[in-house]
Amino acid sequence: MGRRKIEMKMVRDCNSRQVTFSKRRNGLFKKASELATLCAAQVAIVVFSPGGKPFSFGHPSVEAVSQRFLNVNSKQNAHVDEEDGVQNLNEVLTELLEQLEIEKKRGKEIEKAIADQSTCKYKKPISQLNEDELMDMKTALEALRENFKSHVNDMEASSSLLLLHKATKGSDN
Amino acid sequence: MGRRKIEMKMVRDCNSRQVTFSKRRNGLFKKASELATLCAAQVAIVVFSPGGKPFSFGHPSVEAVSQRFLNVNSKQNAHVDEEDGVQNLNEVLTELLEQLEIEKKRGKEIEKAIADQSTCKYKKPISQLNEDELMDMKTALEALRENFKSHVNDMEASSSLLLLHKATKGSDN
DNA sequence: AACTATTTATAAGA
DNA sequence: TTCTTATAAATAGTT
Repeated sequence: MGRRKIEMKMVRDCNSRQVTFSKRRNGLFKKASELATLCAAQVAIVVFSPGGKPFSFGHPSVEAVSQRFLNVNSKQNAHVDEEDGVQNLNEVLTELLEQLEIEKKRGKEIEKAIADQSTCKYKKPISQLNEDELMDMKTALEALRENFKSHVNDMEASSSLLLLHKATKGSDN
Repeated sequence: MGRRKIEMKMVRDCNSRQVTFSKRRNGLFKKASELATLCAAQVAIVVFSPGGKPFSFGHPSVEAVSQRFLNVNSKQNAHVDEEDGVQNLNEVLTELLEQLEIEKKRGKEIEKAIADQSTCKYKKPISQLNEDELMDMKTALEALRENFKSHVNDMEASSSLLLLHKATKGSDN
Protein backbone atom coordinates (compact mmCIF):
# COMPACT_ATOMS: atom_id res chain seq x y z
CA MET A 1 0.00 0.00 0.00
CA GLY A 2 2.27 2.69 -1.08
CA ARG A 3 4.13 4.03 -4.01
CA ARG A 4 4.38 0.51 -5.33
CA LYS A 5 2.94 -2.89 -4.78
CA ILE A 6 5.41 -5.16 -3.09
CA GLU A 7 5.83 -8.88 -3.31
CA MET A 8 4.79 -10.79 -0.22
CA LYS A 9 8.24 -12.15 0.46
CA MET A 10 10.70 -11.39 3.17
CA VAL A 11 12.28 -7.98 2.62
CA ARG A 12 15.90 -8.64 1.74
CA ASP A 13 17.57 -5.48 2.90
CA CYS A 14 18.05 -5.54 6.61
CA ASN A 15 17.42 -1.83 7.17
CA SER A 16 14.34 -1.74 4.98
CA ARG A 17 13.03 -4.75 6.84
CA GLN A 18 13.41 -2.97 10.15
CA VAL A 19 11.63 0.11 8.80
CA THR A 20 8.82 -1.99 7.38
CA PHE A 21 8.51 -3.81 10.67
CA SER A 22 8.18 -0.62 12.67
CA LYS A 23 5.57 0.85 10.37
CA ARG A 24 3.51 -2.29 10.10
CA ARG A 25 3.72 -3.06 13.79
CA ASN A 26 2.24 0.36 14.47
CA GLY A 27 -0.45 -0.30 11.89
CA LEU A 28 -1.25 -3.70 13.37
CA PHE A 29 -1.57 -2.32 16.89
CA LYS A 30 -3.76 0.52 15.65
CA LYS A 31 -6.05 -1.93 13.88
CA ALA A 32 -6.20 -4.01 17.04
CA SER A 33 -7.10 -0.95 19.06
CA GLU A 34 -9.86 -0.03 16.63
CA LEU A 35 -11.24 -3.54 16.69
CA ALA A 36 -11.38 -3.42 20.47
CA THR A 37 -13.09 -0.02 20.51
CA LEU A 38 -15.60 -0.56 17.73
CA CYS A 39 -16.62 -4.07 18.68
CA ALA A 40 -16.08 -4.17 22.44
CA ALA A 41 -13.67 -7.01 21.77
CA GLN A 42 -10.70 -8.10 23.82
CA VAL A 43 -7.38 -8.38 21.99
CA ALA A 44 -3.87 -9.49 22.92
CA ILE A 45 -0.85 -9.40 20.59
CA VAL A 46 2.78 -10.36 21.09
CA VAL A 47 5.30 -9.72 18.30
CA PHE A 48 9.01 -10.36 17.90
CA SER A 49 10.90 -7.99 15.63
CA PRO A 50 13.38 -9.40 13.09
CA GLY A 51 16.03 -8.40 15.62
CA GLY A 52 14.31 -10.51 18.25
CA LYS A 53 12.92 -7.72 20.38
CA PRO A 54 9.48 -8.36 21.91
CA PHE A 55 6.52 -5.97 21.61
CA SER A 56 3.01 -6.38 22.95
CA PHE A 57 -0.46 -4.87 22.75
CA GLY A 58 -3.43 -5.70 24.94
CA HIS A 59 -6.96 -4.50 25.47
CA PRO A 60 -7.82 -4.34 28.26
CA SER A 61 -4.42 -6.01 28.83
CA VAL A 62 -2.43 -8.95 27.57
CA GLU A 63 -2.86 -10.70 30.87
CA ALA A 64 -6.62 -10.22 31.05
CA VAL A 65 -7.13 -11.68 27.59
CA SER A 66 -4.72 -14.54 28.21
CA GLN A 67 -6.44 -15.38 31.43
CA ARG A 68 -9.82 -15.44 29.78
CA PHE A 69 -8.43 -17.67 27.06
CA LEU A 70 -7.07 -19.95 29.76
CA ASN A 71 -10.45 -20.23 31.39
CA VAL A 72 -12.17 -21.05 28.12
CA ASN A 73 -9.64 -23.73 27.28
CA SER A 74 -9.69 -25.18 30.75
CA LYS A 75 -13.43 -25.62 30.53
CA GLN A 76 -13.15 -27.19 27.10
CA ASN A 77 -10.42 -29.50 28.34
CA ALA A 78 -12.52 -30.40 31.35
CA HIS A 79 -15.32 -31.50 29.07
CA VAL A 80 -13.19 -33.31 26.53
CA ASP A 81 -10.49 -34.90 28.67
CA GLU A 82 -12.21 -36.13 31.76
CA GLU A 83 -9.60 -38.84 32.26
CA ASP A 84 -6.49 -36.75 31.86
CA GLY A 85 -5.24 -35.27 35.10
CA VAL A 86 -1.85 -33.97 34.03
CA GLN A 87 -2.41 -30.34 34.91
CA ASN A 88 -3.44 -29.19 38.33
CA LEU A 89 -3.83 -25.78 39.81
CA ASN A 90 -0.96 -26.16 42.20
CA GLU A 91 1.41 -26.75 39.33
CA VAL A 92 0.20 -23.66 37.51
CA LEU A 93 0.48 -21.47 40.58
CA THR A 94 3.91 -22.82 41.45
CA GLU A 95 5.27 -22.01 38.03
CA LEU A 96 3.62 -18.63 38.10
CA LEU A 97 5.30 -17.81 41.38
CA GLU A 98 8.64 -19.07 40.12
CA GLN A 99 8.34 -16.86 37.08
CA LEU A 100 7.48 -13.88 39.27
CA GLU A 101 10.57 -14.59 41.37
CA ILE A 102 12.76 -14.61 38.28
CA GLU A 103 11.29 -11.36 37.09
CA LYS A 104 11.81 -9.71 40.43
CA LYS A 105 15.48 -10.65 40.35
CA ARG A 106 15.81 -9.21 36.89
CA GLY A 107 14.16 -5.99 38.01
CA LYS A 108 16.57 -5.77 40.90
CA GLU A 109 19.51 -6.07 38.54
CA ILE A 110 18.20 -3.30 36.35
CA GLU A 111 17.70 -1.06 39.32
CA LYS A 112 21.15 -1.81 40.65
CA ALA A 113 22.77 -1.12 37.29
CA ILE A 114 21.13 2.27 37.12
CA ALA A 115 21.97 3.00 40.72
CA ASP A 116 25.63 2.18 40.07
CA GLN A 117 25.65 4.39 37.04
CA SER A 118 24.18 7.22 39.06
CA THR A 119 26.69 6.62 41.82
CA CYS A 120 29.55 7.37 39.48
CA LYS A 121 28.11 10.73 38.60
CA TYR A 122 26.81 11.92 41.94
CA LYS A 123 29.12 11.37 44.83
CA LYS A 124 28.13 14.53 46.64
CA PRO A 125 25.22 14.90 49.07
CA ILE A 126 22.09 16.20 47.45
CA SER A 127 22.32 19.44 49.36
CA GLN A 128 25.63 20.16 47.63
CA LEU A 129 24.44 19.51 44.11
CA ASN A 130 23.97 22.50 41.86
CA GLU A 131 20.89 23.01 39.74
CA ASP A 132 22.26 21.31 36.64
CA GLU A 133 23.35 18.31 38.65
CA LEU A 134 19.93 18.09 40.20
CA MET A 135 18.35 18.09 36.77
CA ASP A 136 20.69 15.32 35.67
CA MET A 137 19.78 13.33 38.73
CA LYS A 138 16.12 13.85 38.06
CA THR A 139 16.62 12.52 34.55
CA ALA A 140 18.48 9.48 35.88
CA LEU A 141 15.73 8.75 38.38
CA GLU A 142 13.09 9.10 35.71
CA ALA A 143 15.02 6.59 33.65
CA LEU A 144 15.06 4.28 36.66
CA ARG A 145 11.33 4.56 36.94
CA GLU A 146 10.79 3.93 33.22
CA ASN A 147 12.99 0.86 33.31
CA PHE A 148 11.15 -0.39 36.30
CA LYS A 149 7.80 0.12 34.63
CA SER A 150 8.80 -1.79 31.52
CA HIS A 151 10.14 -4.54 33.74
CA VAL A 152 6.76 -4.74 35.39
CA ASN A 153 5.03 -4.91 32.02
CA ASP A 154 7.27 -7.78 30.98
CA MET A 155 6.58 -9.47 34.28
CA GLU A 156 2.86 -9.31 33.78
CA ALA A 157 3.08 -10.37 30.17
CA SER A 158 5.30 -13.28 31.11
CA SER A 159 3.00 -14.63 33.74
CA SER A 160 0.09 -14.25 31.36
CA LEU A 161 1.88 -16.08 28.62
CA LEU A 162 2.88 -18.79 31.02
CA LEU A 163 -0.79 -19.31 31.71
CA LEU A 164 -1.62 -19.10 28.03
CA HIS A 165 1.07 -21.63 27.23
CA LYS A 166 -0.26 -23.97 29.87
CA ALA A 167 -3.73 -23.63 28.46
CA THR A 168 -2.81 -24.31 24.85
CA LYS A 169 -0.13 -26.94 25.38
CA GLY A 170 -1.22 -30.18 23.84
CA SER A 171 -4.28 -28.80 22.09
CA ASP A 172 -4.40 -28.46 18.32
CA ASN A 173 -5.25 -24.80 18.39
CA MET B 1 -12.43 2.96 5.19
CA GLY B 2 -15.47 2.67 3.18
CA ARG B 3 -18.43 4.59 2.01
CA ARG B 4 -18.16 6.84 5.06
CA LYS B 5 -15.84 7.64 7.86
CA ILE B 6 -17.08 6.20 11.12
CA GLU B 7 -16.66 7.46 14.64
CA MET B 8 -14.30 5.43 16.80
CA LYS B 9 -16.96 4.38 19.26
CA MET B 10 -18.55 1.05 19.91
CA VAL B 11 -20.96 0.16 17.12
CA ARG B 12 -24.41 0.31 18.64
CA ASP B 13 -26.31 -2.15 16.51
CA CYS B 14 -25.56 -5.67 17.55
CA ASN B 15 -25.66 -7.16 14.08
CA SER B 16 -23.55 -4.43 12.53
CA ARG B 17 -21.06 -4.90 15.33
CA GLN B 18 -20.77 -8.59 14.59
CA VAL B 19 -20.27 -7.89 10.88
CA THR B 20 -17.65 -5.25 11.61
CA PHE B 21 -15.91 -7.63 13.96
CA SER B 22 -15.70 -10.39 11.38
CA LYS B 23 -14.41 -8.09 8.67
CA ARG B 24 -11.85 -6.39 10.87
CA ARG B 25 -10.69 -9.60 12.50
CA ASN B 26 -9.90 -10.95 9.07
CA GLY B 27 -8.09 -7.73 8.26
CA LEU B 28 -6.10 -7.86 11.48
CA PHE B 29 -5.03 -11.46 10.94
CA LYS B 30 -4.07 -10.69 7.35
CA LYS B 31 -1.93 -7.77 8.49
CA ALA B 32 -0.32 -9.99 11.09
CA SER B 33 0.41 -12.62 8.46
CA GLU B 34 1.97 -10.03 6.17
CA LEU B 35 4.10 -8.68 9.00
CA ALA B 36 5.37 -12.17 9.71
CA THR B 37 6.13 -12.88 6.05
CA LEU B 38 7.71 -9.56 5.10
CA CYS B 39 9.79 -9.12 8.24
CA ALA B 40 10.49 -12.68 9.36
CA ALA B 41 8.74 -11.72 12.58
CA GLN B 42 6.89 -13.97 15.00
CA VAL B 43 3.35 -12.95 15.92
CA ALA B 44 0.69 -14.23 18.27
CA ILE B 45 -2.84 -12.81 18.55
CA VAL B 46 -5.80 -13.79 20.68
CA VAL B 47 -9.16 -12.05 20.20
CA PHE B 48 -12.55 -12.40 21.84
CA SER B 49 -15.56 -11.47 19.73
CA PRO B 50 -18.30 -9.30 21.24
CA GLY B 51 -20.18 -12.55 21.71
CA GLY B 52 -17.29 -13.95 23.72
CA LYS B 53 -16.00 -16.41 21.17
CA PRO B 54 -12.20 -16.81 21.07
CA PHE B 55 -10.11 -16.55 17.88
CA SER B 56 -6.38 -16.82 17.52
CA PHE B 57 -3.60 -16.31 15.02
CA GLY B 58 0.00 -17.41 15.39
CA HIS B 59 3.12 -17.47 13.28
CA PRO B 60 4.63 -19.94 13.58
CA SER B 61 2.07 -20.66 16.35
CA VAL B 62 0.63 -19.01 19.42
CA GLU B 63 2.44 -21.48 21.65
CA ALA B 64 5.80 -21.03 19.95
CA VAL B 65 5.69 -17.26 20.34
CA SER B 66 4.54 -17.52 23.93
CA GLN B 67 7.33 -19.90 24.76
CA ARG B 68 9.93 -17.70 23.11
CA PHE B 69 8.69 -14.75 25.12
CA LEU B 70 9.19 -16.75 28.28
CA ASN B 71 12.64 -17.92 27.22
CA VAL B 72 13.79 -14.41 26.40
CA ASN B 73 12.78 -13.21 29.81
CA SER B 74 14.52 -16.09 31.52
CA LYS B 75 17.74 -15.59 29.58
CA GLN B 76 17.87 -11.91 30.35
CA ASN B 77 18.21 -13.15 33.87
CA ALA B 78 21.47 -14.91 33.01
CA HIS B 79 23.71 -11.85 33.13
CA VAL B 80 24.31 -11.68 36.83
CA ASP B 81 26.57 -8.93 38.03
CA GLU B 82 28.61 -7.95 41.04
CA GLU B 83 28.45 -5.07 43.43
CA ASP B 84 31.13 -2.40 43.54
CA GLY B 85 31.88 0.60 45.62
CA VAL B 86 28.70 2.38 46.43
CA GLN B 87 29.69 5.88 47.40
CA ASN B 88 28.55 8.05 50.23
CA LEU B 89 25.51 9.90 49.32
CA ASN B 90 23.52 7.67 47.28
CA GLU B 91 21.53 7.20 50.39
CA VAL B 92 18.64 8.07 48.18
CA LEU B 93 19.18 5.20 45.83
CA THR B 94 20.20 2.84 48.59
CA GLU B 95 17.08 3.55 50.55
CA LEU B 96 15.07 3.30 47.41
CA LEU B 97 16.40 -0.18 46.81
CA GLU B 98 15.77 -1.17 50.40
CA GLN B 99 12.24 0.07 50.13
CA LEU B 100 11.76 -1.92 46.96
CA GLU B 101 13.08 -4.99 48.74
CA ILE B 102 10.56 -4.57 51.54
CA GLU B 103 7.74 -4.17 49.09
CA LYS B 104 8.81 -7.21 47.16
CA LYS B 105 8.78 -9.34 50.28
CA ARG B 106 5.34 -8.10 51.15
CA GLY B 107 4.12 -8.95 47.69
CA LYS B 108 5.65 -12.39 47.94
CA GLU B 109 3.82 -13.09 51.16
CA ILE B 110 0.53 -12.08 49.64
CA GLU B 111 1.11 -14.30 46.65
CA LYS B 112 2.07 -17.25 48.78
CA ALA B 113 -0.98 -16.83 50.99
CA ILE B 114 -3.23 -16.91 47.98
CA ALA B 115 -1.41 -19.86 46.49
CA ASP B 116 -1.73 -21.82 49.73
CA GLN B 117 -5.37 -20.99 49.99
CA SER B 118 -5.94 -22.12 46.44
CA THR B 119 -3.96 -25.29 46.99
CA CYS B 120 -6.16 -26.26 49.88
CA LYS B 121 -9.27 -25.85 47.84
CA TYR B 122 -8.15 -27.43 44.60
CA LYS B 123 -6.22 -30.60 44.94
CA LYS B 124 -7.87 -32.12 41.94
CA PRO B 125 -6.50 -31.82 38.39
CA ILE B 126 -8.06 -28.97 36.44
CA SER B 127 -9.80 -31.40 34.14
CA GLN B 128 -11.76 -32.77 37.08
CA LEU B 129 -13.01 -29.42 38.33
CA ASN B 130 -16.63 -28.58 37.77
CA GLU B 131 -17.77 -25.23 36.43
CA ASP B 132 -18.24 -23.62 39.84
CA GLU B 133 -14.80 -24.72 40.94
CA LEU B 134 -13.31 -23.32 37.76
CA MET B 135 -14.98 -20.00 38.44
CA ASP B 136 -13.55 -20.01 41.93
CA MET B 137 -10.14 -20.74 40.52
CA LYS B 138 -10.51 -17.90 38.07
CA THR B 139 -11.38 -15.60 40.92
CA ALA B 140 -8.37 -16.77 42.90
CA LEU B 141 -6.03 -16.18 39.98
CA GLU B 142 -7.50 -12.76 39.37
CA ALA B 143 -7.02 -11.93 43.03
CA LEU B 144 -3.43 -13.07 42.78
CA ARG B 145 -2.86 -10.81 39.84
CA GLU B 146 -4.66 -7.87 41.39
CA ASN B 147 -2.69 -8.19 44.59
CA PHE B 148 0.50 -8.31 42.65
CA LYS B 149 -0.44 -5.21 40.68
CA SER B 150 -1.32 -3.23 43.75
CA HIS B 151 1.91 -4.36 45.33
CA VAL B 152 3.77 -2.94 42.36
CA ASN B 153 1.80 0.28 42.55
CA ASP B 154 2.64 0.62 46.21
CA MET B 155 6.26 0.02 45.38
CA GLU B 156 6.30 2.79 42.84
CA ALA B 157 4.38 5.17 45.04
CA SER B 158 6.67 4.49 47.97
CA SER B 159 9.81 5.08 45.99
CA SER B 160 8.38 8.28 44.58
CA LEU B 161 7.51 9.62 47.99
CA LEU B 162 10.87 8.59 49.34
CA LEU B 163 12.61 10.50 46.59
CA LEU B 164 10.44 13.53 47.04
CA HIS B 165 11.13 13.54 50.74
CA LYS B 166 14.87 13.12 50.26
CA ALA B 167 15.08 15.76 47.59
CA THR B 168 13.36 18.42 49.68
CA LYS B 169 14.89 17.56 53.04
CA GLY B 170 17.30 20.25 54.26
CA SER B 171 16.51 22.73 51.56
CA ASP B 172 14.30 25.71 52.25
CA ASN B 173 11.63 24.43 50.00
C1' DA C 1 -21.28 -12.90 0.02
C1' DA C 2 -20.32 -9.31 -3.45
C1' DC C 3 -19.83 -4.78 -4.77
C1' DT C 4 -17.77 0.09 -4.81
C1' DA C 5 -17.03 4.70 -3.01
C1' DT C 6 -14.10 6.19 0.28
C1' DT C 7 -10.98 6.12 3.84
C1' DT C 8 -6.80 4.34 5.65
C1' DA C 9 -2.28 2.21 5.48
C1' DT C 10 1.99 2.42 3.72
C1' DA C 11 6.37 2.17 0.19
C1' DA C 12 9.34 5.28 -1.40
C1' DG C 13 11.45 9.45 -1.15
C1' DA C 14 13.09 13.64 1.32
C1' DT D 1 13.77 9.10 12.83
C1' DT D 2 9.93 11.85 11.12
C1' DC D 3 7.28 13.89 7.24
C1' DT D 4 5.31 13.82 2.74
C1' DT D 5 2.77 11.82 -0.98
C1' DA D 6 1.40 8.62 -4.58
C1' DT D 7 -0.65 4.44 -4.57
C1' DA D 8 -2.33 -0.05 -2.79
C1' DA D 9 -5.34 -2.07 0.40
C1' DA D 10 -9.08 -2.20 3.75
C1' DT D 11 -13.63 -1.50 4.64
C1' DA D 12 -18.67 0.98 5.57
C1' DG D 13 -22.60 1.04 3.50
C1' DT D 14 -25.21 -1.03 0.01
C1' DT D 15 -27.29 -4.86 -2.94
